[in-house]
Amino acid sequence: MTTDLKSQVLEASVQLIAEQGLAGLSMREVARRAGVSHQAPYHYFDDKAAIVAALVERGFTLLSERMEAAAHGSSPGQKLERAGHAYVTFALDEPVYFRLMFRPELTDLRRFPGVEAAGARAYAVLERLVDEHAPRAAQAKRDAMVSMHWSLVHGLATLLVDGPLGAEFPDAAARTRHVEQVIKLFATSF
Amino acid sequence: MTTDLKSQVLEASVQLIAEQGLAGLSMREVARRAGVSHQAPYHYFDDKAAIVAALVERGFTLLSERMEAAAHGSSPGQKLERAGHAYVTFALDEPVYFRLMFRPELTDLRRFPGVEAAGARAYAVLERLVDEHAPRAAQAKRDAMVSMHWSLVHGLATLLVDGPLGAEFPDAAARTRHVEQVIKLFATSF
DNA sequence: ACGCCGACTTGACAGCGTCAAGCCGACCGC
DNA sequence: GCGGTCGGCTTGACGCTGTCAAGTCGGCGT
Repeated sequence: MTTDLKSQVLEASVQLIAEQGLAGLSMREVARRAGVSHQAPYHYFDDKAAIVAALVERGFTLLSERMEAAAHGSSPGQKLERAGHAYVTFALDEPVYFRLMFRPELTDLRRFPGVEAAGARAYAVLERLVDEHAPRAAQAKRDAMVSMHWSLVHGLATLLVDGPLGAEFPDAAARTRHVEQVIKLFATSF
Repeated sequence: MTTDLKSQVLEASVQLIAEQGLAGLSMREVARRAGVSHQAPYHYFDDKAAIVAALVERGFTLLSERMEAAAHGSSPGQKLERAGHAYVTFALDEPVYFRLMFRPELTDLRRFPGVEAAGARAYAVLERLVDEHAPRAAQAKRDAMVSMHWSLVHGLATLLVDGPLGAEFPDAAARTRHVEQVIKLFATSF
């Protein structure tokens, strides 16, 4: 129960999105929930996009931490596999953050360099793990490998969180089982 | 230059999104561009979501057609690879449609069964190609293969259209080259 | 004691999606 | 030929939104 308004605003925003979806995020409703006037949040955030940007930055940081924490194991391949699994798990655990992170129409990354940097840090984790896994590959091939791994986990995550796969596996247990199968299938070939 | 308002509204919507992004889509602006009063579009569409739903349905149909058209080749593996390539190419060629298609907060699929059906048809194309490619696999494994292929192309497409990969490859030629490398790398292992 | 300044409030404005009602010309049955 | 219905559209209003502009007020430094 933090008392300072800035974090109250952020917390209320997350909760509002969780309840009503992205379209439900409203400056005025956030202010209402924080018990302040409709302009008070503007003291801490330039505009609505700035609130979203703060959440996106936090989301990328959380994602990096999760991937780092998961990236241990006996072989580079196993580390990569676990980091990928952590990527998808993060999306399922924190759908609000994940959704915001890849919706550039809400943030306009160029306005918020901190967000871009946080995204780059997450990307760097993946890149490092791929490099360790295939240290002798040519540059173009390594780029392709990074994109391939990232696409796989990102696609799986978005299809589950926002897309038809989420509707197909409404039950959380079946969902995680499916994720493990897909990742295993992929990992055994790379 | 169609004269009937319904298609004029849809066309204006697409153009508006192309110019100003998803947030720029406004009933009133669409009406203005069609040269009618702000309520005229409501004669053909229940609300804003219905316009989006019509575009999403069209998008899924276009995607199915593109995949079907691309899915020819000497082997089932090659057909699958080409359909996947067509998926990504569709996203790059028609970013407006593609973005709309996977943004469920705008449509609420349950309200629009036609959209859901069109999505299922696209899914069925992919499923069929995977089945032809691995006809003797167990059901669970086939599900995992479908998800894996779909995740790969979907992830690559969204990262290029909306995500950081798009920023990394601003030039269209480099982009398609990268797509081909990633898909080739993936296809040679499955 | 005074002025400043951070933290907030109050008020206003344009634009939005949408409900409600009205207008008008074309077609149909009589 | 004519009243009635109806599709296709307009006009007007409502509450909501994000945001600009200006004001209030308590504590702190000098």
